[in-house]
Amino acid sequence: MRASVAITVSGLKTACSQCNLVELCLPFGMPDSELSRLDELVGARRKVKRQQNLYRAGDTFEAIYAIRAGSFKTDVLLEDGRDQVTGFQMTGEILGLDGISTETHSCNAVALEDSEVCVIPYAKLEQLSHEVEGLQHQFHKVMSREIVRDHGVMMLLGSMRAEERLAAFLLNMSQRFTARGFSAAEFHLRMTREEIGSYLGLKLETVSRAFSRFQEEGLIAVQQKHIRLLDTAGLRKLIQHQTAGSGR
Amino acid sequence: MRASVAITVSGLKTACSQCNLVELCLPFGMPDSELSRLDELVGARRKVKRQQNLYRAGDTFEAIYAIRAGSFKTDVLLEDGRDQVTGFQMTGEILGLDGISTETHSCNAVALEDSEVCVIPYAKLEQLSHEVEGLQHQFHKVMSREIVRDHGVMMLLGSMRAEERLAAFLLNMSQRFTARGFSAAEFHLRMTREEIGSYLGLKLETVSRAFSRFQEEGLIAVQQKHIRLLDTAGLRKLIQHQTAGSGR
DNA sequence: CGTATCCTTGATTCGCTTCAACATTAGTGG
DNA sequence: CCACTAATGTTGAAGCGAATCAAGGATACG
Repeated sequence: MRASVAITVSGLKTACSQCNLVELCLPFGMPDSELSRLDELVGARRKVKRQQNLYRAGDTFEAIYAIRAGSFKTDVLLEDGRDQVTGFQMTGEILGLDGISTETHSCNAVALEDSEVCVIPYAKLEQLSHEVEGLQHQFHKVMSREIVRDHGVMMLLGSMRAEERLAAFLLNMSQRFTARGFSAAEFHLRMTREEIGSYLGLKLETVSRAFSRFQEEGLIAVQQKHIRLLDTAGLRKLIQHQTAGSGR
Repeated sequence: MRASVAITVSGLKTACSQCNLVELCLPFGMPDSELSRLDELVGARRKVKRQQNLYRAGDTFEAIYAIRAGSFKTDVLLEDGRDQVTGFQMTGEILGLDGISTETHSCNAVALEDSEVCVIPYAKLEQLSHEVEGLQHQFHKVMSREIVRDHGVMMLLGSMRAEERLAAFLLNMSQRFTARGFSAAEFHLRMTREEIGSYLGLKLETVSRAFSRFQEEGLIAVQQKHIRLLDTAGLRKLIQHQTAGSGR
């Protein structure tokens, strides 16, 4: 480490215009001419160690966060202790949108590995949206994408069986790794079986069994958290016709 | 009916500033001085008959819609024919936010009864957001609220049992009816058992059985779609401690 | 190198689905 | 207005998929 935590957190000046995540992140699709103006947007970067919270449910909402490095999970808690992972987030994705509605975060964001985020003060975002052409629209798109994504998860939770859910999950991860320039067929999951299960509405044993079954069937190769997709077409087929031919 | 359909659809001039739904809808919380400017926002009203689509998945996105009267459901379809209801919407709620992300709607919006919506052209909303103080923030809140709501449904689908889901659904409906000035304890559901089931990730038989069980236990009185909540505290308790005391 | 965490696998139980029959309501046309 | 029909809702019995309970094994971490 080259500097103390205090300095690292607040000191680094950041620049969207020079960030290699521009293709994935909030500025996506904005003309270069406008890009430099976005550099004002990011107040600071913040490092979050593995297992640490970026924010917690109940925290006052002040900023949204763009993941610069690493990955996160978000989860919601019920009074009785049950909790549910609502999403896994990767580089370039935006965290904290849930907080706008009540000025208070409604879920927890936890780093799955040592990570770094760009802090985007919401007030500054609102202000700059008035000045920079296209920023507002881009932000709306990000929020809308989140809504669409959530609908997909609802679909998954509401009408898919265990193995279909896991297949959909793996294909989704693969696609997101691909978009980040990593291999589509081989990747490392940062979350535990229990977290995957929580996200998919399954128990960890069920996730583990499904992994084993996929391996037996030659669809994937599993070695703990390291996954190799051997037959993506097979996985895709698995999702599509659960009750094929039933006509129901 | 006082006019032909064609005239009714396109002719009526609308005014947020005079709408009694202002407390629930997009303009909520905006000062009166700004309210009149929102009147520009609504291009026209559109009537949608029961069972008709307001929009379909795949339609080009052009506008969002505020429900002026009636109610809707939104659902997504999988290629293999399976579908899932992702939400039920009431007066004052906004439809169509899913379309911003790809310029194409990703779900279907269907009227559960003869309904009417205010058409808010998205381009006009973006433009006016630059001019009218607070509108942008208000719109962000609406989108954020949708995200938080979706997380709640994910929680429900991922970690609640059948009766808990239905109890949560009934309490949610009650709360929303209350917010609209209707009775909290007695209301008429506009959707079928199958639609409720789809929303809750259950089969219609399971929904029906849960209704019957609630009635046996004196929690509610059911007469087809007419529901009376007799013991809301009991319903609430049902949600909270499913596996209470298990310590797991 | 020891310990906590995470993962796998088996046996059993339980809740929801499926299949089926029937009841009720709503909608339609004679 | 009533008869007919389709849509919707209820209830029962049987089957199945995932949860639960339980034990052992692999891996990461200090």
